[in-house]
Amino acid sequence: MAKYNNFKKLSADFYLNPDVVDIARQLLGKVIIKKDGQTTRYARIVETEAYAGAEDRASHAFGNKRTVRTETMFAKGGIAYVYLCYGMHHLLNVVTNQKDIPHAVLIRAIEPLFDSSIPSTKNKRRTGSGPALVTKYLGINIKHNRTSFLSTDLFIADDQFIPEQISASPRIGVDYAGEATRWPYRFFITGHPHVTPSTYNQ
DNA sequence: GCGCCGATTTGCT
DNA sequence: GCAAATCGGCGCG
Repeated sequence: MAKYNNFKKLSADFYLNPDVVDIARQLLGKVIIKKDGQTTRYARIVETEAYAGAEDRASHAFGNKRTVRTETMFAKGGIAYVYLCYGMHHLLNVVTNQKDIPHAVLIRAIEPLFDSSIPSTKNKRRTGSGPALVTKYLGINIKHNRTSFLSTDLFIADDQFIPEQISASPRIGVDYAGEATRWPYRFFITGHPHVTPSTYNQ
């Protein structure tokens, strides 16, 4: 078990980068920390997708569409966009860029690093391997929508981990999005066992 | 190991 | 009415 005392919390500036695709790449290898009472969970981000707002047909906010759900993405970068997918799964996104620019990065897969309540030997391969499993593992739900990543109970940190190799591919489940369907906005740590299944793994 | 299907909110993609 | 940034259970063989 590695030590986790070298975390450096990502600052507000990180989330204001106007290049959401760049942020999606940079988030690979970073660590999400979630505190919930006595429990603290640490998970390394191994797969992300960029959603590039108004010009991206795959984004909920395509054409600057504002609804009760999408309004979160129009806030200033540095908060969580959590929404209910298929009526039952919560998905976690990182909102980026300035206010009124609806950029976001979907966290698609994580590798659990340490959980004080679960022996590491019981961390199955599938744990955190899929966007709905990410929120399930971290205990994130609709109540965390708009939570700041500068808070103490939910934040992202750099522990100097550098992914050996990164791959890109089209995003998953956005076949309706026309030209944007093919954009290589999905990023993952090449060959990482917690990336979503191998049919998607290239 | 595969493919089909149901669950169930949100916004008409 | 229906499809969606999904997952897990079931039947098959």
